Amino acid sequence: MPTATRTTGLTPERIVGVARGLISEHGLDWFSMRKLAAELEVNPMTVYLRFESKDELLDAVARQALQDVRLPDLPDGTWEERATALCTALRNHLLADRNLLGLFATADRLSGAVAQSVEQGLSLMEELGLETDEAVQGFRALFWHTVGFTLVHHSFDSFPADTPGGLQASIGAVDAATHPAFARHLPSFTSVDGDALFDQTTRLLVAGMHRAATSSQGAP
Amino acid sequence: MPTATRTTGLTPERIVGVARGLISEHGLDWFSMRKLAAELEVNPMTVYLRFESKDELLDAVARQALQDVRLPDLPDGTWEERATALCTALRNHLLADRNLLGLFATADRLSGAVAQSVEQGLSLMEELGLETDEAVQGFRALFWHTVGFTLVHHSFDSFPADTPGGLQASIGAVDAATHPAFARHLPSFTSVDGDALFDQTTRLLVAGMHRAATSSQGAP
DNA sequence: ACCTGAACACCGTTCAAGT
DNA sequence: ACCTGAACACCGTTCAAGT
Repeated sequence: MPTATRTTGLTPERIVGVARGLISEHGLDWFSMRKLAAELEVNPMTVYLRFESKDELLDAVARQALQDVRLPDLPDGTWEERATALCTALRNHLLADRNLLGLFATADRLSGAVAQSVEQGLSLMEELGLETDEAVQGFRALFWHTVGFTLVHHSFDSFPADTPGGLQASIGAVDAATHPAFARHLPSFTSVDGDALFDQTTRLLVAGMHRAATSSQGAP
Repeated sequence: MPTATRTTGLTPERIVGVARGLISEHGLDWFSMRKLAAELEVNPMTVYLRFESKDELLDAVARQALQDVRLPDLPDGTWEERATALCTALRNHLLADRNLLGLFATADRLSGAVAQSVEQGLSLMEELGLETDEAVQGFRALFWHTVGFTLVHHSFDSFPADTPGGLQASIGAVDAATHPAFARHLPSFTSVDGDALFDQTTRLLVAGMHRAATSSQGAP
């Protein structure tokens, strides 16, 4: 909470910006308060005059990163195409800051930050004729679906299938007696294409949303 | 990679089990190799005879935790109800181990582990008449939707709305000129009910999946 | 062959002291 | 009022030494 700047010109904004740059470049694990202070050419303890703890600083970094997300305008197309495009654009921006992504799972109060995706998402919900509470719920479904899938994204990279004897070796023996469907489909458990899986899942969610909204209004 | 056990009876399984217990009880941040060694009543360095690094150990802990997930049998009901129930059951088990959840985003090769959810999920996909590759894709959509949403779950707890002047204060001013829809719906941005949001989003995804599968077959 | 103790190069944070 | 240096209580990991 404290604020001060006399000789160093060390504003909270500059600290957050430099911290964000270091994390983007080197990763969250690499980052430390001491390395940040070195980059700022300041005593490690001086940072504590602006932020009470490392957690508070990382929180500010996460908030700033989400704040800065800017999305392209939505393309023309059907409602479902535009809703899918919104999720994809948001995801691409989150992945661009992938080293910061780990913060999003723990950061407090980030939800309000992404004003532009909120705006585009709510406009889409209004098109469906949703009441205000339902519009916000619908937007949140799309938003958190996207953030969750993005968080999980790099689990896909290391899925086996390449390594010799890979898949069976890493899944282990599947007992056809207790898990018949699993055994039947085992050969289809190839490596995961994270982009394709996100796209497919988003389309299904969007389709379900579109249908729920339009069918409840009924055709006159 | 090394393995050994002479005087200490220190099997890799016991190490993983104790580590998992400590993380479940005290959280991932609290956990350290030295505290683990103390709990095992062994020299800190002895653990390194079984696991090459802390990362390798945490990977084994995450894999064991997912391996041990056991789901209740699916209830009777429509296809959509049962598919939703599968996602909810998986999520409840993941949340029960919430302190381990942070590992799931980074753990390698965890996908194959949850044999029972795979079995139930694939059976559901077969009911829709999906080909084998599509069945696996469909299951993966549900599975990773659930993991992603669960990872993001505790972001919801700290959403403002309670604090005096809370919502507006933490979202900041919304410019009605540039963000008209946002401004219009601002009062609806109350705190997030994570359980309800997950349930609603899952139902929409499941509905979209059901419809995509059944409509592509056409009605004769 | 199996285990340990001391040591290295780090952390986040506190607090008395400087200017 | 603003900043710092030394210190505290930790980390993960290496490696020579013990039995």
